[in-house]
Amino acid sequence: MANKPEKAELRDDILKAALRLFTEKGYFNTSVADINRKTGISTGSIYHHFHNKEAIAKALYHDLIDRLNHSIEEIRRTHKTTIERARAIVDLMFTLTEQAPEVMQFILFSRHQEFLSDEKPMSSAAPFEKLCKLMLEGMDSGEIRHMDPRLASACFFGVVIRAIQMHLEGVLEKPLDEYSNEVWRAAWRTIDL
Amino acid sequence: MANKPEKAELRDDILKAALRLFTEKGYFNTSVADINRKTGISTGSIYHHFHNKEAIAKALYHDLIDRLNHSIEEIRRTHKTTIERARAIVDLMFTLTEQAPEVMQFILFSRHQEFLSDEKPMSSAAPFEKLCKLMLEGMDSGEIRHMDPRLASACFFGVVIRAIQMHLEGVLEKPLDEYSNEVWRAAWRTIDL
DNA sequence: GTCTATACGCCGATAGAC
DNA sequence: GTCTATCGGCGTATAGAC
Repeated sequence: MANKPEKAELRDDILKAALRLFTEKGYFNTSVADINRKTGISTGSIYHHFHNKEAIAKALYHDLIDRLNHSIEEIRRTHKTTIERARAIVDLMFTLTEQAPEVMQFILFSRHQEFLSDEKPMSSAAPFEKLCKLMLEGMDSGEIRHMDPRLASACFFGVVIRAIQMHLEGVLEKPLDEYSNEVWRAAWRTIDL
Repeated sequence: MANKPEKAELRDDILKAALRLFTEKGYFNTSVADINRKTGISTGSIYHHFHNKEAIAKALYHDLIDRLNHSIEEIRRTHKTTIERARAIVDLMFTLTEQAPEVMQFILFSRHQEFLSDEKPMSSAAPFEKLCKLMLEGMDSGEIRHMDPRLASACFFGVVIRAIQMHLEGVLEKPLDEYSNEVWRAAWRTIDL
């Protein structure tokens, strides 16, 4: 059995450490020396795997966006009604927040445009486009209220994302699942008929 | 008539320029030299008015938070029911976003904790505490659903803030007022009985 | 591919004349 | 109080041995 994963081991270690540092201290407060200290990988080696510091953040960003994208795709495939899909996406986001808070932190709350040159705002990234489409379909099938799909998306996910943010900031102290039902209910109401 | 405002003219110029630069490029992409270029005020003079670069951001942050705080106070004073207050706050935020987008950008969407040492997360800052209190009162008076007041706040303002964010990012292209009614409606539904 | 050592520019901050 | 000139250090990035 081939041992494929070994190949890019260092690269992954770098990305993993960078993610933690970027979310803990922020991109600009994290030096390549920090990544070196955290991983034990020398700066020279780090720069062998990535052209520069920005490239690390870029790789991270696109990897995580892609993963999120696929998850949404999968939900779309396995759920047929808008209400089921929406509920599944909320569950996904909550679960991800519990299991990998740095991932959500980085995707949702870091200001990518400040350190990634020529990157579009998150709200026009692929996963968000997909979410808008789901909203549009829900309107066409008469499941949700008719409105600008991007506004619908803003309303629905505004609730969810803000709850996640306040949880990560320590303001909503209980485990996230305990808020799940109420958040879901509130979010759905924003787009319900 | 004394000409009081003249006294702190430079200080204000510095703050105004810093606000624009911080929101346009981000705190870390803004050097004191940038502020110098934008204002014509020398670095020496800038450092005469502020101990360091962080102090500029700090002053800015507290000034703007205070202003927001007073506006909310005023709304609380002049409106008696929760629904009126909530509506007035949405209007305030939308108006502010149109008239001074940098202010909202800086208050709502910059990551203060990355450049202000020992600063609490925004969600526990004074204005947000006030908003939670309003929610609590609304529950006591039976105007809105009973739930954790911070969760209520997250739901209601999640909708509003996300709409503002998407507008500032250029995704919701029309003037903000045109979304006002729908956003209000969606936000209120999250906490309505 | 990984390391150590180092170059070098930028930026925050200060000194000191006016 | 405002300016010009300058310093010190940090952090990105490279050179080059292994």
